[in-house]
Amino acid sequence: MTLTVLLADDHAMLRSGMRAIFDTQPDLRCVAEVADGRAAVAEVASLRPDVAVLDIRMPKLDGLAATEMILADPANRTKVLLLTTYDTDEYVYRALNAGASGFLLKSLPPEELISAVRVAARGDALIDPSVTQRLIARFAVSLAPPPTPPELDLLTAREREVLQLVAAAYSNAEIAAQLHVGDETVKTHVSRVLAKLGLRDRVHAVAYAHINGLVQTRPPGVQRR
Amino acid sequence: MTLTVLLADDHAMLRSGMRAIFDTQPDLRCVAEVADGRAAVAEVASLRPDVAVLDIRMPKLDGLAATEMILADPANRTKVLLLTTYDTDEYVYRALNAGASGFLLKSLPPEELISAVRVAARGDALIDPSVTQRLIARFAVSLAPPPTPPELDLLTAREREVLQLVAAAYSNAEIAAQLHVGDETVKTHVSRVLAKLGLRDRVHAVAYAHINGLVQTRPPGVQRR
DNA sequence: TCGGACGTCCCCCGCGCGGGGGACCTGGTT
DNA sequence: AACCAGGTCCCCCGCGCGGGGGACGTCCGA
Repeated sequence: MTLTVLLADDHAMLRSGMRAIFDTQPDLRCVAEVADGRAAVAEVASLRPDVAVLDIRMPKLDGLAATEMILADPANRTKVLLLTTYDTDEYVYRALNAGASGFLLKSLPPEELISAVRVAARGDALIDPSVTQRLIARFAVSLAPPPTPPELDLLTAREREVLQLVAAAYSNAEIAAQLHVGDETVKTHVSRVLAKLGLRDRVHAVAYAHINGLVQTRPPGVQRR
Repeated sequence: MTLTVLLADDHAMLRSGMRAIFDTQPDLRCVAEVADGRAAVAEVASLRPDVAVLDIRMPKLDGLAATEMILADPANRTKVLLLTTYDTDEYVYRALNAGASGFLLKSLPPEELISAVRVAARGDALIDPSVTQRLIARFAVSLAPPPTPPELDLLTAREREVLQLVAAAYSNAEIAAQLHVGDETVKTHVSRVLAKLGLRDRVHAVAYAHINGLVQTRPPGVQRR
């Protein structure tokens, strides 16, 4: 089964270079070459290639915008590989957000370009190693627990526990039930928490807890598709 | 300049296989083979190899924990490549969080393993394409605006406005002052909001608003949890 | 023209909440 | 032995809050 590819780059020289690379592979067929983003979007819509290789810098519509347009249309099954000369961070984030299947530098060896196309075609994705490194760093901080405010150390373990439950919008009575203690006890804990953290009431406590990441506002969980 | 590599896997067969692969490269030298994570951490600390290739499943200390220990020590300059048979999502996130330079499947072709070691050694990173795909999806959602729950459409513009302020932990009186209306009016709005959203009290409303991203708990741009 | 949605304001009532006290016991430190 | 931090429980008091009503105006669409 042969894979169809669309090439989009405003430099004719680079296009023919890539085409030459693909031509060495019997199962890859370059079905179109275009010189700007708008043409790329149009050709993808009509030709439905398996993979579109887009340069980021292009006239009329840049590669990122073209990617977004292509992937926004559910009728398109085309995977998008983005090529760029410079690995500016902003590009990467926008590309990944749009759902690109690859973000590669033009310094990529020819054989890796070929394998990239195959990877994209089968639904996987790949990112240039130099970019991946920064992406991981970025991803890590995005997953890192938010800096814990120092005043939180003032709380005892029990008080933190109660704060968690307050933040989950439980009433004093509900907290008492969960902790198997009297509700007067819970009131004491809550009062201490409010005093120590300088909060006015439990409403402030809820906001405080969410802002400071004491509760999983949104499960960093895994939604696989 | 030759690169030194440490291999950690509890299967001797796999270790010798990898060693054979590295031996084909004159500039790669496998300086140690260990069978468990604890040994890996110790050997990395003493031998300071350029790259450590760790299996995730290992006795005593698994690859993830070992990675965290190795990378937590600033004295180590060793890069870590993680190998796994199955690409379970949880592993990936934890690995990236720890700062691993690579997350690869054991099905990786030998020549790519070699190139992965070189990539890691020069400070870049790479992730198996099948994992990258999900990572991108995950990354995209982490940047995407949280989905707005449908029941929120029941609220009028004014009610949403009041909800925002409630979520910011303002009292009814404070909200009234900000909106230049009477506090009885605010009470009406709050009551309607609670009724429409099925919330018990303003405490629940605060939690609801934060969970559903109605307030910028933390700037979604650059560092979100 | 009439209704309905919306925003504004008002009353009463019950209750959960938070602050102010104090009390007792445990475990660990001095 | 004395001490203290932490956890538990109890009292009273004031108040903000939320539900139950209702009222009046504007604006818009049927």
